[in-house]
Amino acid sequence: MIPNQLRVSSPVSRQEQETMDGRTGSEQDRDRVTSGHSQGLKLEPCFQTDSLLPSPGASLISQLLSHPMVGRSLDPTIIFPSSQAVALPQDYKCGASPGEGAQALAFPRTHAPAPVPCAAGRDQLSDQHLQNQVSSQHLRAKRARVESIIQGMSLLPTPQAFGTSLEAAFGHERERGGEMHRESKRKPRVPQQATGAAGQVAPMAGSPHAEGCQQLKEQLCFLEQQLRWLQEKFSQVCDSGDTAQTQEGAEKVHPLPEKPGDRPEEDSATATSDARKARLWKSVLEVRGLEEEEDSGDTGGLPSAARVLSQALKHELAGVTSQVVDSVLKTVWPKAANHLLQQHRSLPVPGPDVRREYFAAGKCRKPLAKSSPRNAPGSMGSPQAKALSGASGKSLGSHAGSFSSKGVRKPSQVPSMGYSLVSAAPVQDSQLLSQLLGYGQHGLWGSSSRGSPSALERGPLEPLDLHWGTVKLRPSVVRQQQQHPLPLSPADMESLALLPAGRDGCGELQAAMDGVPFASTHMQEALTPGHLKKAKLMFFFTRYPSSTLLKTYFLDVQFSRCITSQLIKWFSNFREFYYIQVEKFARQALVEGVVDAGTLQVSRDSELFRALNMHYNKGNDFEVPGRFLEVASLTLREFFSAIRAGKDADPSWKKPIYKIISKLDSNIPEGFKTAGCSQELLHS
DNA sequence: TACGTCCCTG
DNA sequence: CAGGGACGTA
Repeated sequence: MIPNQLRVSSPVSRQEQETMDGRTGSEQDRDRVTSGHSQGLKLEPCFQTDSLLPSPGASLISQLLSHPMVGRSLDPTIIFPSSQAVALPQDYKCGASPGEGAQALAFPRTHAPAPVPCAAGRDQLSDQHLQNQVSSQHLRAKRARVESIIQGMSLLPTPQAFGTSLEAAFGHERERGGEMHRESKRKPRVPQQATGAAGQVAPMAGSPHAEGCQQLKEQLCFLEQQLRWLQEKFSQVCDSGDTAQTQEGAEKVHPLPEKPGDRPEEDSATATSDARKARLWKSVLEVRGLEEEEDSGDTGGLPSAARVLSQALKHELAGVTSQVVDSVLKTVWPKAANHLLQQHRSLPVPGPDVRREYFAAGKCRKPLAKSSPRNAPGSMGSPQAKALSGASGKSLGSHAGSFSSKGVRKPSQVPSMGYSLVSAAPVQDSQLLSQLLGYGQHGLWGSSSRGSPSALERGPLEPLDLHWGTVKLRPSVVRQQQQHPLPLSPADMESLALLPAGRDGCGELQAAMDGVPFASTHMQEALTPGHLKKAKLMFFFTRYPSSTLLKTYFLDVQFSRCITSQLIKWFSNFREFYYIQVEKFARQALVEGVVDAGTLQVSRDSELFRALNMHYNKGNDFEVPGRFLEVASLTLREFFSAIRAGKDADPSWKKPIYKIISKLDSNIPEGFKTAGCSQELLHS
C-alpha cells in the first residue's frame, strides 16, 4: 500500500498539505481505495474467475476456443480425456500417421455418435488407409489450411461474442486450457469435473458464495447443454449443405463399430461426460470437414458454416450468460433477483451489442454504497445488502434545502424499470457511469432524492462483479487511474475490466471508458460551469468556505493553486454580490421608513430573496434552505442598523458585519460531494 | 505565501 | 457577473 503515492506526483502547496493532513475520513477512504486498487492490480488473474468458472461448460468452451489459439491441431485428448480420445483416429493427434486422409475427412461428417466411429479399429480401416495414403500429403496440407481457418474463426475481431466475452470471462481458463493442451499430448488429463469444478470451487465452500458457486456451476452445465444443442443445430446446417457427402462419409465410417478402449492411452482416462464431449468434438470435426470442403471450392471470406456457428454460438452464449447472471443473482440476492428476473426474462436475450450498450450506459455499475475498500470481492453479503437497500444516508434535500421536482430531482423520476437492457438517455448514462466510476462507494449519491436508482436497479451484475476475479487492467485504465486517482476499488475495476463487452472485450471497455461522457468522474483540471453552479448552490449553505472544505466538496476537481483560487474567488464574488444586494435593500428599507430593524425579514416572497435566488439559483431548481433566509434576514438587519447608525462612513464599516455573517455558515449536504453533482446540475 | 477584499473592466 | 489586479492581512 502506498497511500501517498498518488499525491507525490504533483507538488502540493502548504495549504494543500495541511488539507491533506486534515483530510476527512472519506478522503482517506479514497486513498485506501486507490491504493487498494493498486494492490489489486498486482493481483494477477486469481481466485474467483478460476474458482467459479472451471465447471465443465466453461472448460469446454475455453478449450474449444483455445485450440486455435495455441496454433496446433485439435487435440482429441483435450475434449476426450477419456477413452474416446484414444478411440479417435490417431491421426487427429499428430496428423502424421497413415490413414489420416479418408478417415479424417469422413469422420467429421458422420452423425453417428462420435465415439463409435472413432473407435473403429485401425485394422478395419487399414484398407482405406492404404488407398488414401497416396493423398495423405495433400490432405495434410489441406488440414493445415483448414486449421488456420478455424483458428481465424475464433480470432475473428468482428464477431461479437465468440472470442471476446468468452475470452474475457474464461480467459484464465483458456490460458490454462492452452497449457493443458500441451500437457495432454501424451498424458490424458483428468476430466474437468474432477479437477476443475470440484477442486476449484472447493475453496469457496463455506463462504457466502458457496451457494452462488454452486448455482453458477449448474448454469455452466446448462451452458454445456446449450452448446450441445448448438452443435446439433450446426450439424443440421452442415447436413443441409453436404448431404451427399455426409452420407458418403457415414457409409465409410459406419461400418466401424468398436468398443472404446483399444488404445493404450485410454487407461488413464476417465469417462465422465464422454458423450457430451464426443459430440462437441464431433462438432469441431464437422467444422473442420466443412472447412475442407470449402477450402477446395469457396475460398472467399468466412465460410458460411463458420458464420452459422459463430452466430449460433453468439446467440447461445448470450443467453447462457444471462442465465448465469440470473442464477448468481438469485443465489446471493434472492429478493431482488425475483423482481429482476421477471423483467429480465421478459426481455429478448441481449446480444453482445446490447450488452455493450448496457455497459456503456454504466448501468452495470457497482453498488453505490460500496461500503469500504475492504469490501473485497467475495465478501459480499449482508454489507452489500445493507448498502443496497439502505439507500445511504443523506440527501441534498434532507437538509434545509432540496431540489425542486423540476431540477436535480429529475433523475429520480426515472421510472423504476429494473434491469432494463435498453440504453438510457445520454445524460443519465453519464450520471450512472459516474456513479460507477466515481464516488459510488461513498454512498453519497445513493439517496432517493438524488435520483439514484433503487437498489433493485443497481444491476444484477453487481453480485457478479464481486465474483469475477481480479484481472489485469488494461494499461489505459491503469494509466488513467494513475494520473487521476479515482476512488475506485479493486472490485470496481475488476468489474469494468471483466464485463463481457461486445466484439472486443478490451476495445469495448476502452470505448466505454473513453467515449462515454467521462467529465463527471474524470478529475477535472479546470472548473466547469457545472462546478460554478454547484458552488452557487453551496453558497446557500456556506458563505465562507475554506479551501479545505472546497476540496472536500469538489472531489472531481484536481485541485491546484489556480483552482483553489478560482473557487475562493467565486465565493468572494458571491459574497460581493450578496452584500451589495443586501446593502441595497437595507438602504431601500431605510428610505422606505422602516424603523425597527427587527421587522426586516427576508422571506421567499421578498424582492431581496428573489434577487439572490435569481443569482445563485437560476432556474429555481433548488429549494433554498430556510437557514439561508435567516442569514439573509440577519445580514439585512445588520446592514440596516449600521447604515442607520451612519457607520457606512467608515471605509471598513462592513467588516464587522462580515464577521458576524461568517459565523453563520452551516453544513453543506453530503450530496454536494457527489462527483456527478456538478454535471447533473449543469443539465438541470 | 495564501487568502480575502475592493475596485475595475468587458 | 466573472475575472483580473492591487492591496491588506495573517
